[in-house]
Amino acid sequence: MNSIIKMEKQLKAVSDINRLKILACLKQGEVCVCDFVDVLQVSQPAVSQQLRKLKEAGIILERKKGTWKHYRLNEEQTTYIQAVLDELEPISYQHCGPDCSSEVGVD
Amino acid sequence: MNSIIKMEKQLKAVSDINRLKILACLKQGEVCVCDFVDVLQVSQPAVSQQLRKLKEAGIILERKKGTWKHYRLNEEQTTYIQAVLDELEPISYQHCGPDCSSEVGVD
DNA sequence: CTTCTATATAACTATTCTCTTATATAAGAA
DNA sequence: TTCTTATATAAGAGAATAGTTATATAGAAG
Repeated sequence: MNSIIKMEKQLKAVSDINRLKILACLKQGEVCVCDFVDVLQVSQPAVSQQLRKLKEAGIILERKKGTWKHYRLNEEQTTYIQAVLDELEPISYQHCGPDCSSEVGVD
Repeated sequence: MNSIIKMEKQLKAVSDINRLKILACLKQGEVCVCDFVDVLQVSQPAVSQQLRKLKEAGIILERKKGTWKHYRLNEEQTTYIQAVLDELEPISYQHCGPDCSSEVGVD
């Protein structure tokens, strides 16, 4: 009943090529906003808006670190979103800078 | 590479409440177009257009039977679309008429 | 043939989406 | 404080979406 509404929201969240790429990056671990700008080749506000959609759908989580914000995959996913994540090929990326880097990325 | 494009297309196809309801109906078996009009409470052309999207994404198949057209789930699904189907609660519906009924539906 | 009936397509409209640029916010550095 | 940096929000433009009504197509029936 309500769950079909939630499904629609979550599926909408992952039915965009740029958001799929964001998720593909996040398979490697935490990523900060600035890194996505390079990967997606869109403006920083565009990235922020995409991240918000994924966050509101409960698919990703954020962590503040000074001025930076790091995003990561939610460990708890619905089975169908997890299936999408499993299907995605990870995307490697360059860190925007040494200050930004926290955990993982391209070595 | 190309597969992320296919993912986007398939996910877009299932990220609409009415198309999710169509799939929920199809879990019971073949359904003809006229039945969906009742279930979804939209016009017949609207149903046709939704069905076309699902068909073009390879999620459903059609079978002609006289003037009627019966739609059913494709037996071969990508894992993530199958996960969506598994999560959907089946929706029961009334047959539009005796001529239309072929296999299943509400008894 | 003509006339129904089931479905598809065309054309149009309103809404939603996703980008852009400009601006706001928040935190660190000088 | 002021300046810079990273991110978020606001506002607007253009494209895509999903509905509508009108019309076309195709098969069944008379």
